[in-house]
Amino acid sequence: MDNATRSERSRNAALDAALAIIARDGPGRLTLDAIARESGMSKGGVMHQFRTKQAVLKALLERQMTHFAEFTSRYMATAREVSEQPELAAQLATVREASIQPNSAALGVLAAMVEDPSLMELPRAADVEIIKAIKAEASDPDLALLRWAAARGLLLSGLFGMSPLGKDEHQRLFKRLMDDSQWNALEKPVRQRAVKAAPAAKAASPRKRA
Amino acid sequence: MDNATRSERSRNAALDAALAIIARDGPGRLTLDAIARESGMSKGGVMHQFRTKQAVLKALLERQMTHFAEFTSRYMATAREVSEQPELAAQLATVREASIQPNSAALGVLAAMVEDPSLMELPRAADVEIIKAIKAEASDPDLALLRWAAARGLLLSGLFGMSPLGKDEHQRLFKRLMDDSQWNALEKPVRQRAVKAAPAAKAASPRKRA
DNA sequence: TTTATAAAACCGACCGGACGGTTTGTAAAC
DNA sequence: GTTTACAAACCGTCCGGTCGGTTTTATAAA
Repeated sequence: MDNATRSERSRNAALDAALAIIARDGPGRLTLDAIARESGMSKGGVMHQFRTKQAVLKALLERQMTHFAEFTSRYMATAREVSEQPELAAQLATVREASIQPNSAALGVLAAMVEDPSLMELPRAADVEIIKAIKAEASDPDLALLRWAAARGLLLSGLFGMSPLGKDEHQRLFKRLMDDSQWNALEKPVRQRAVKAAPAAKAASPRKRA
Repeated sequence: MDNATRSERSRNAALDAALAIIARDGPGRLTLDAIARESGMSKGGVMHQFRTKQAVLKALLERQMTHFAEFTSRYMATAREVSEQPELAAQLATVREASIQPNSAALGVLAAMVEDPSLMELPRAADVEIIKAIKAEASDPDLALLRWAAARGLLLSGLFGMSPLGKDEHQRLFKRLMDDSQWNALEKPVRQRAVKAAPAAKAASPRKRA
């Protein structure tokens, strides 16, 4: 087998094992030996691919982030045509995806912050951009942020094993969150914004009061 | 000094130290030795008050929960008069309170799940009751849940050091979240509910499409 | 093709330190 | 004087990281 792909396979095996451990035993049980055991490789092998445990966490974090970033941009392509706020729509869809996946979703984030809170800078920097984009395209930025926050709340509550919501309820809530027409009723535009080309998609903002 | 209060003081000192450690160094750095060092007491003293580390986490979790539960019921007394949904209002206020406090807010929850995810049963059970109450009093239960989820999203994002929102923005979003009149516009009552006394606040549900 | 050499991937024993928990001792409260 | 609160030394284990060695792949001269 090719050398590069051999490394690639090993790295991914280690990261997959890490996710499995976190999901099954909690972030506190994630050790290098456990990764070696779970992935079937030796500890030396793991240490060859990642010089330190923090490097494992960082790689895990980055892999998850690019994975979801890809999902987002893939979704955004279609979202541009159905929603006036494609960035928000794509974000909501991504968060829903992350919250649906069996276990290995945003767990890497959890493990990262446990071991080294400074690693959180990466996802935070990404979030800054996302929020900027969401606010830029919204006629009511605060409402858009609240929808975004609600999605994150559902996701994180689930991650923590704290969600008292059933699967059906979860699904229904996300569906409503993502349905623009449910929210235009209370948009409170602060300023007039330039609309790209399409004047409106399904329902133009009814613009209550003033 | 009285024996009982001496214990009480020690226990609280240990728990305060634990919170400080988690907030400063992350949940992964919470050790019994660290608690002893931070609180100024000896390790033996800590172990006398809590027979095991899990007992520390559990006590921490319970203390935080009762603290917030008290805040909630205190707020609810006033909330009954200003909102048609006092349970939701009180919950939102409590979550805001938790997210505002300097550091040591719901961090105990974080540490607990790291060390022993099964401890999450306690807060989850509490959440079940809260959600039940919120749904029971709402004419549009799903919307109420989404507002609740948004508050939690803001809180947890902040806890994770992931919140890219400024303090002013944070405050503004919570204010809007808690303002009932901002949300009535899109209530979609599934069934008619008995209203206490006031027939409606500012805007009655306009009831979009059927 | 074969052979020689280097480089990369991998293995598993090992080390020092930290961590959870125990034990023994002491002083204050009852 | 018995129980309770605390102190401090101590113990076995686990964990992150190192290290010497082996196998596999890459390169290139013969």
